Amino acid sequence: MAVAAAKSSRRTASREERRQQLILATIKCISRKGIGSVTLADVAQEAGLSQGIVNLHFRAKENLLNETLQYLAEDYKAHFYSTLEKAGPEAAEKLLALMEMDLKPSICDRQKLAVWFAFWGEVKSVPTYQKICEAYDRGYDEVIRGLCQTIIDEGGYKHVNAQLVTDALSSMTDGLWLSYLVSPRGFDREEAMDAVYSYLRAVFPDHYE
Amino acid sequence: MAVAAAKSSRRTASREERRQQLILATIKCISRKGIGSVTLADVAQEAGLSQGIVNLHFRAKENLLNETLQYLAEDYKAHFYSTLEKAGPEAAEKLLALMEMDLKPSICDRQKLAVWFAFWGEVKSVPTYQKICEAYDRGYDEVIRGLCQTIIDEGGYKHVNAQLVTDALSSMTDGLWLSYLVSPRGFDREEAMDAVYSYLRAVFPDHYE
Amino acid sequence: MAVAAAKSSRRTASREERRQQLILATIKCISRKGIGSVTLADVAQEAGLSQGIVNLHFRAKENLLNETLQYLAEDYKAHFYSTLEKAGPEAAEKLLALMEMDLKPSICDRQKLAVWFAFWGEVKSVPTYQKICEAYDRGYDEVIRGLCQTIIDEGGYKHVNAQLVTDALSSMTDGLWLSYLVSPRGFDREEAMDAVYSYLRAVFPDHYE
Amino acid sequence: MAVAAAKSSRRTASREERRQQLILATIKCISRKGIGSVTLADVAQEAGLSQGIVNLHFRAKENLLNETLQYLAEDYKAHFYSTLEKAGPEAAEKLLALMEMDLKPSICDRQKLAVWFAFWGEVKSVPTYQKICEAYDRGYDEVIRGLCQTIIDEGGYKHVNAQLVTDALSSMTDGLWLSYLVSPRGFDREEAMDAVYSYLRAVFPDHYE
DNA sequence: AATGAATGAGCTTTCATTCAT
DNA sequence: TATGAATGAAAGCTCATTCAT
Repeated sequence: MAVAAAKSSRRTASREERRQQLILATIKCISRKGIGSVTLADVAQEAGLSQGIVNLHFRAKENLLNETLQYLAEDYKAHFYSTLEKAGPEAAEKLLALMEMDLKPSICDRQKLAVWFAFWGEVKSVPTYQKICEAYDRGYDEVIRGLCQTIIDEGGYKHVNAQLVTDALSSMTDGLWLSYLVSPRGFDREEAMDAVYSYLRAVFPDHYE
Repeated sequence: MAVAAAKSSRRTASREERRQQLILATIKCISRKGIGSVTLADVAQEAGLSQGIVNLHFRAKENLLNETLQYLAEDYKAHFYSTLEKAGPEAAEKLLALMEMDLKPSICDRQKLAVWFAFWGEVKSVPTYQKICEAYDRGYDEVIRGLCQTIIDEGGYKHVNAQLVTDALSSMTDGLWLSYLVSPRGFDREEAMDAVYSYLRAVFPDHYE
Repeated sequence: MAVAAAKSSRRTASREERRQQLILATIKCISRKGIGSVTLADVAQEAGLSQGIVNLHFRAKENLLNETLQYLAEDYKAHFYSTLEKAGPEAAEKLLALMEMDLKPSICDRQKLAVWFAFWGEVKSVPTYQKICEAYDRGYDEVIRGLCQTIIDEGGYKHVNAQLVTDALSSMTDGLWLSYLVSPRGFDREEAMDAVYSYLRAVFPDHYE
Repeated sequence: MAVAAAKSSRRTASREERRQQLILATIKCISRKGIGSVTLADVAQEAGLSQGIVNLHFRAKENLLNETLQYLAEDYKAHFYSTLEKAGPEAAEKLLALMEMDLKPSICDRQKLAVWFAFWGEVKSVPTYQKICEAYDRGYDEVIRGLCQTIIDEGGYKHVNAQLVTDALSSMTDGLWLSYLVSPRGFDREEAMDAVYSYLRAVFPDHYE
């Protein structure tokens, strides 16, 4: 019965499910072989489906890759806003939660990071990738700047510039991801978080004692 | 004999020049077309030479790419140590100079960055790239941690951890590079430097007033 | 029983209708995309039906194409014999009517011609097409030769050879079709008919004054 | 030595020779398999060369086909004007020579005809083919009309229209080609020529007694 | 050392056909 | 009877690599 159900579900999989299944397979494959070396055959095999399946659902490899990046971006976005909501009411708490999120295994996972960097590696030569990345980035920047501004206003940090802190924090997590990617052995999640924390404490001493 | 020697040395020199010429062409091509799309024909054309030239000098594409990454790394290293030497005697000055270097046009150049990110994008799937990147990174880390430690010791920043500041600073420049790559319009070299500076000031207030 | 019979007959009728619907769609598609480029998906879409429909009704693409050629041939045959019957009793009248028919819009229609030529273009490499074309051609040849012979006998054109006139007339319409296909702008139905008429007049001066 | 020479010539074949070699192979393949079924592998094999050779010399299959049609057209043109020149000085002689040429084995060869019809079969769906065919046709039309006009003027055929005779003659050879293609067994070169001749005699009785 | 024509493996893509529903 | 998702063979094309010159 279970087999029959599995079979049935495999055959009846809705268009959207198939697409997601293929996107997930693509992520695995990019992380394993690199974005320049993944073939549609790799993706199909990873998904346990046939050669022609990707072109059936995405019409071209290009679309599969675009949608894979889109998917990653949406996935990050979902984590971001979920974290923002769940975190306790203070701006300082929210900001810290977001920074912590960036370094938690669900986001700071070497497979996912490899895929992000694979796309970033093509940002200059593939305008679509740039557009997608840029669009999302802008959103986070605003949110974080807003939180920083609130902390500054509330805490009376007159000489702190919200934009600069935002730049520093955002770039710091990106850079920590790179160091994890390049030196996974040398990377220590706690240490990374401490680096961020030490910065927050230095800038907003009253809020991150 | 003298003639033979001259000839021989000229040949050797020429050989090295050709290799560098091809590596420079490769950098241009990667930046323009992406690492997954560059062909040896692209590189040969960019260098104004013939089809078979790369295989003649590098035996295989793989070697050309490895040596291109090597070249980038050496180039950065040269800038790094030259900056270190030229900067005024104090550790704080040297540290600042290194941070500034990372954001100067000679390093923080969108073409070069595109190539760096292209290689980083394959770090997980191409072990050679990882090894090359990791080896160099370790060196800079030590130097920067050394400078930070000196500042801490000299300035009596008892509660500052040199490793964490190093992590924060290193990752910050990497992240700022990414933001330049992704949003060249939104990037402001001054602002980026200010972000780094604001961090230094927060951590080492007496040294970066 | 009556219901079952009705149902059954309706089903049979429906089956035949579907096949014709698909054949008509095929003709449109061949004329638009060329016989080498039509896909079963094109045909199905043109017919407003689903992907698998052609294989359901024709078992294979090959059969659809064969039956499409068959259909064209039958269509021409129907026009031919209908024209033959309707034309006034004299052989000369009948012959003229047949020649005129070949140049009337119902036959000399660029869409239909494109399909005819598409099949003729494959006659040498697809034996089935040759057989179908050859079989029909023979029939018309006989009819026309018969009409010519009658005119010759009745008119005392002792030196005229019926077979040669038949060859000339038959080939002339085929050639005029080609010129319409290749140069639709330069083609003039009246002029084409005049060319045929001028020949008839030259050969049978007493019958086509 | 002969082998070495052959080898050498095979390897040194100029660009133009290779292209022609491939075009000739294409003609053979189209005639054998049909234009919709020829693959680049077929052509390469027929030429005794490797898979990638066509794309190396023509960049795309489309170009190979266009140039093949071009080649056929040039070949016909060469025969046409050579025949025109060689034929005796009178217009009537020239006209007859051109008609005979169309039915001689060098032109009216089933392999070549199959290829011509293959292209004509795609004329409506491939604009390039139409343009090439149309351009050449116009030229022949003018020449033949000129000859007819000369005959008319010289012979005092006051009631004969040069354009109509041109239309009739041109279309007749096209049509005869088709009948050869479709019914090679039933085709008789002499009979075909007689059909044309009977027409010329009927229209210009004093010139083709 | 340098060229560039040639190769052929491997890729993306297309599409006739199958099959569960 | 009809659907349309899925298959997989076969096609066109790309490109690293080879090699005679």
